[in-house]
Amino acid sequence: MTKTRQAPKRERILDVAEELFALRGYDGVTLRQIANNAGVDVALASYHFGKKLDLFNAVFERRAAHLNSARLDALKACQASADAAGPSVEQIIEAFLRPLELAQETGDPGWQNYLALIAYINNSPYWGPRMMSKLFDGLVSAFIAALRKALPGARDEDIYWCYHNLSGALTLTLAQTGRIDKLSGGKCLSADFEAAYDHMIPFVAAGFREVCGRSGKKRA
Amino acid sequence: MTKTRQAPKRERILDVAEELFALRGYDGVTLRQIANNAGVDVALASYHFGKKLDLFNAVFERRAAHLNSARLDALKACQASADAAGPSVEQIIEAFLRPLELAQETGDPGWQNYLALIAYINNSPYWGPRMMSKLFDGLVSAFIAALRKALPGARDEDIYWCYHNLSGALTLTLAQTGRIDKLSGGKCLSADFEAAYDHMIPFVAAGFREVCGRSGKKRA
DNA sequence: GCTGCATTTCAACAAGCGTTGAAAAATAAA
DNA sequence: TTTATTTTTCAACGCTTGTTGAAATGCAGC
Repeated sequence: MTKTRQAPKRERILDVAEELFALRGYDGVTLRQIANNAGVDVALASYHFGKKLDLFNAVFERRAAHLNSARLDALKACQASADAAGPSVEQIIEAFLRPLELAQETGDPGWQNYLALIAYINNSPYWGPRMMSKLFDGLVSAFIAALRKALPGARDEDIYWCYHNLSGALTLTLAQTGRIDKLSGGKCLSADFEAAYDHMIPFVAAGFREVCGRSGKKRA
Repeated sequence: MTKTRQAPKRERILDVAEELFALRGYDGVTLRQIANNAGVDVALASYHFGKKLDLFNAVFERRAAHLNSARLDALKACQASADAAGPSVEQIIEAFLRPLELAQETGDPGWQNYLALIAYINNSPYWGPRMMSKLFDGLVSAFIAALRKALPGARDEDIYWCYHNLSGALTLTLAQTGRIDKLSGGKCLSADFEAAYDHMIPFVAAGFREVCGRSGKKRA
């Protein structure tokens, strides 16, 4: 049996939903807005995805596996090229962040919307507990374990609070609110992810070392 | 003419709106939900505040002045007790954060909801540009200026990116998503603001110094 | 041509939305 | 008490929402 032709309309619905949900949130977008922007009928979203909440979940699932494996691969790569002591804090954070920058720069604007959408749910007291664990708990645990090894003697509690700070800084960057553009008078642009990560990596690494003890010394 | 008695129902509407908007966002809450939880009729919200968006704004304006002056006072206090070089990075960040902790611990649970609501709009690509500047730009500028003095020679661009990281870490804390509770297996609690700020202050200060140059040396 | 199946649209539904004008109740002034 | 004003409720409006069943369309194999 030949694979049924995957209609582009289905993907267009996902693309538009991704974009609008990222901008206005789940409740701020109607199925008709999505259908109109995608140039299809309202009922088509229901036909392909079921309920509105199912469409919301489908948007997440489309890119989740790809993103998680890219970040895990980056972690494994820096672990493979490290000595017995394992990679440094900088290297681990770099592996955590750079795949996001690459995804945002593929030319596919969907990735930017997708990551902004993740920022939306991660910062939401309602959606966070419902979606983030399912999507990212495995990934985060792997990075926490690597950080624990890079910061010998650090208390677990401190590592988790530092990760929380990292997660917050990242989340606001992904949200792309454009606020830093205005605050800085144009010196910083929220669309300039390379600059954002270039500043975030040393910032966060220094924070980890300060809070989790200086034992994890800086290395090249 | 004597001041007309301020009915408690008006305040109850604001309290409930604050709580529900913080949890579900502007579009995730209906005026009827607010009215029901406040034990009043739907039309009463319109009578007191006008449109739904006006109620949303009224929630913000109720506590904005109080919060901003508390944080500005904290900045002035640490500047007054500093030498000619001005307060240290830690002292400035402490002044930026501790008033929030105090507000959250007044026993009035409204403050927690209010700050979670600010986290919601600050992380929103839609609401952020519409509301944050109006509420906080003056305050942020004062703190940026103080940080610039505490970090002589630092590039403005670096200071703004570091502030962006601080703002993100703070925002995720205010959002109270409870995710760190689960991730850490209960070792960290998102309701424990003292622990959050105790970890955030040295974390962020170290990040500022790393990125903005070591010239701003640590002081007691 | 026709047949079967996936895709897409059409049309409509019941429910809920924000909002409003007028009635009712509570409060203050006289 | 009577009057005037503010506060609160009642009842309804026009509109939009998510969802669904049936009809139409497109496309494969025969």
